[in-house]
Amino acid sequence: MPELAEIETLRSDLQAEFAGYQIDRVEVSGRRSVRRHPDAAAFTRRLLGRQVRAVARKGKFLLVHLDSTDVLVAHMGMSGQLRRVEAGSPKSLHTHVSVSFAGAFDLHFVDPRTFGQMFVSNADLPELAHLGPDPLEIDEARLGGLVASRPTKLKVILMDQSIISGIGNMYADEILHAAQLRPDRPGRDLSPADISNLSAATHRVLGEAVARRGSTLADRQYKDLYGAAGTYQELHRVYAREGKPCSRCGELVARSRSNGRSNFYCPGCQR
DNA sequence: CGATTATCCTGTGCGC
DNA sequence: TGCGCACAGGATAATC
Repeated sequence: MPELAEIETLRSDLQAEFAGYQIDRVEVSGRRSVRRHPDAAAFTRRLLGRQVRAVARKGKFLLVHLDSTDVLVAHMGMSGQLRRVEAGSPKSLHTHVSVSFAGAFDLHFVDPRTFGQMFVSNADLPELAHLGPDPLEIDEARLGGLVASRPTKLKVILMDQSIISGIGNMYADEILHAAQLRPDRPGRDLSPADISNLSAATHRVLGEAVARRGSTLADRQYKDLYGAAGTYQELHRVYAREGKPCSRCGELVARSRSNGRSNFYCPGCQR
């Protein structure tokens, strides 16, 4: 699933491919992918003729800053993919938005399950105001402040985008394993040493995942701008590894369920 | 407040 | 071989 590492990979490639180029054509199929707007025309109108200044990221949201005061915002949801394709390429199945750049490639937004979306907002981005800080941009003390006061389970805290933004189910499980902390540990039970481990694990796991251009699972739902897979899944220790031996202690990886989500963890070395 | 559940959606993979 | 269904989970709303 596209989480922080996958979105960051898209961000850097989008920046390299499209910064400085002007949007000269926008095609929207259906309304659902641009559902924040009253209709597709309201979305398209604010993009046509605009030049891309820079591409940023906030949590799992991509922010394409334009030469107006507007920002094109994209969220991949569960199954969204962005693809750089040759100009004028036909839209494959589930391609909901196509953006053409003058004298350059087209950008296709493909999203079978339609949980993703695109919209244009102003520079203040009120739609994203609820998001917490990026986990890569906060230090141990700041993370401790966000976690240590809460009675909530660690897994829930890590995945709550209003507390920290960018971590989903997959990286939450990997981070907690790296920190040797159980997903159901209440945040306020953590010792200073636990907080230290959690902070280090967060930076290590997400940093390495970005370096490896994200995780592409068996379902192939994530591919990068060029259709290539990431490789961080090769380093997964627990996610989708139920019943396999833990790489740290040899105990079998367990799976529990809460909030309608799977939790993969090692009962042997996560406390 | 926190915890839990339902909703949206389609492709996949399992059991029978 | 084919059918039906559970599952995958990001964000949000509703309910307890």
